[in-house]
Amino acid sequence: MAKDVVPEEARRRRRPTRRGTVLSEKLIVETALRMVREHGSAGLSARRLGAALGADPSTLYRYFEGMDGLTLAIGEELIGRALAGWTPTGRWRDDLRALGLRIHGAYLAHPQAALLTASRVTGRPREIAADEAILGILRGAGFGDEDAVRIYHAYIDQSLAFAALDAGPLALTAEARESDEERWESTYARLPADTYPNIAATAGLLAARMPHSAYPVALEMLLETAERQLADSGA
Amino acid sequence: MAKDVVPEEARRRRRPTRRGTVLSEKLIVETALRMVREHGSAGLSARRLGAALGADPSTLYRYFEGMDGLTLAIGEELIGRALAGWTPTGRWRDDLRALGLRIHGAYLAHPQAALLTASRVTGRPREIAADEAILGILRGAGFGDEDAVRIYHAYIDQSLAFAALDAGPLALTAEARESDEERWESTYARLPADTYPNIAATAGLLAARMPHSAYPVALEMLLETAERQLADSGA
DNA sequence: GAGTTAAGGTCAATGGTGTTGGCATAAGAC
DNA sequence: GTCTTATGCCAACACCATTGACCTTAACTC
Repeated sequence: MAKDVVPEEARRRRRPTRRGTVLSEKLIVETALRMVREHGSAGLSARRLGAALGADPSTLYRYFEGMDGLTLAIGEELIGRALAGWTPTGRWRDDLRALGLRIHGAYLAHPQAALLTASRVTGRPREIAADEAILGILRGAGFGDEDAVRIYHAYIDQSLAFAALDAGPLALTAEARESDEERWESTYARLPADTYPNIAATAGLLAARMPHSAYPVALEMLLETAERQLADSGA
Repeated sequence: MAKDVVPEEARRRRRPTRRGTVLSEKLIVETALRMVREHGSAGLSARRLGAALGADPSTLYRYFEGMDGLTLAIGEELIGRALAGWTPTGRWRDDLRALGLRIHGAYLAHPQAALLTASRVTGRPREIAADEAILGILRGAGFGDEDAVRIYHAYIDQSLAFAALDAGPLALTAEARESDEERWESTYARLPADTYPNIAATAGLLAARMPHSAYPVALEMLLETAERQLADSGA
């Protein structure tokens, strides 16, 4: 490795690029996030990011260990955004619903980063804070430790799993995504009723529902069962 | 588009490649699956797949519309493997549980492929067969069309979402996976009880549960709510 | 202020990728 | 045996991430 990445806080010399911009880790991450949002996942490349920053692509390697390191830095930013400004109400079911939708939404806002980071355990402060909060909500609601952990595990993994799943289409090129969505209309809606009676009978409902995320429904079903179990154990 | 993809069933001339192998859609997909398993998802490229088949990379475009088409074919193959040999019992909850675990398991058997295909809609026969079967189970159980579609959507997406999430660590290099697990132990298990009371209080339970998939628990919670809703609507 | 150091830019090159147009040849129809 | 054309191959294009060598100049020292 010819080039070493210097930690952001240790940087001293801020030398402007040829085109005059002064780089920083923050600026690069924000620019990358903007590019991904505006041009899709295919729109993010070292070359394009360099061009957007007015810098040579190789300059990025002074800040991150390859594109993978950059993506992880973006993911770290996502966790922070999911939790930023959230305050609990004290009603556990409402709090878990709101928190779940926040996490899901924050990841979906930047799909390609979601895909890469959803299944990683970062162990970083903000991830820990989220886990502590969720466990606190459940234990505060009256769940025993064993139930709290079981439900916590299903809850957090389901949130991240749906985030990654729903991010998948958004991370595709616009072309591939549209052809996927179109398939519900073009293929499923035209299946013969004699061989596919169940799909044929529900074709309209399927076409209306499938392009949207199932996360809210699945989340509600999980919370419903949890509440039922809490009531049963309390009775 | 200079080259047109010929449907598999319309192929007449089976001309061997320079190295003597006779290509087919089936052979290509199976080879791709094997490559992905052995070398990771990054190890799959048109050139390498061509080399493994003893064929020029461009030949693949006679069989699939680009690498994206090949990815869809791989996804179709996974679904097919999940369904192969499955027979319903007539008890809807048991059937949905068994089917879900089958799908989850089939994807996890090829983690890298799961990551590539979990969020794709292929519209191919075996995917359609799976959807028809699930809708049939729900409607046969007595769910109204609207409920059946709603639950079907949550059920299938939950299964695929957990498959992709759980595949994530398996798809990493052994090195990276171990470092993730180690970080979990070293970080979470040692958090101070005064600042992280909930994590500290449940550290042992967390350590026991987190390394395993939450899918069975989440699946059961979904089925539980579904059964409750069926009972309520019937009453 | 002058001198020194090295951070942090740039440039050029390497080897990878998907994809396509043109071409050749052999499989299968007659 | 002849013809057609499906299906293989080749060469090329435009992109990609990454790296080693080089150069400029900001910032520190005296």
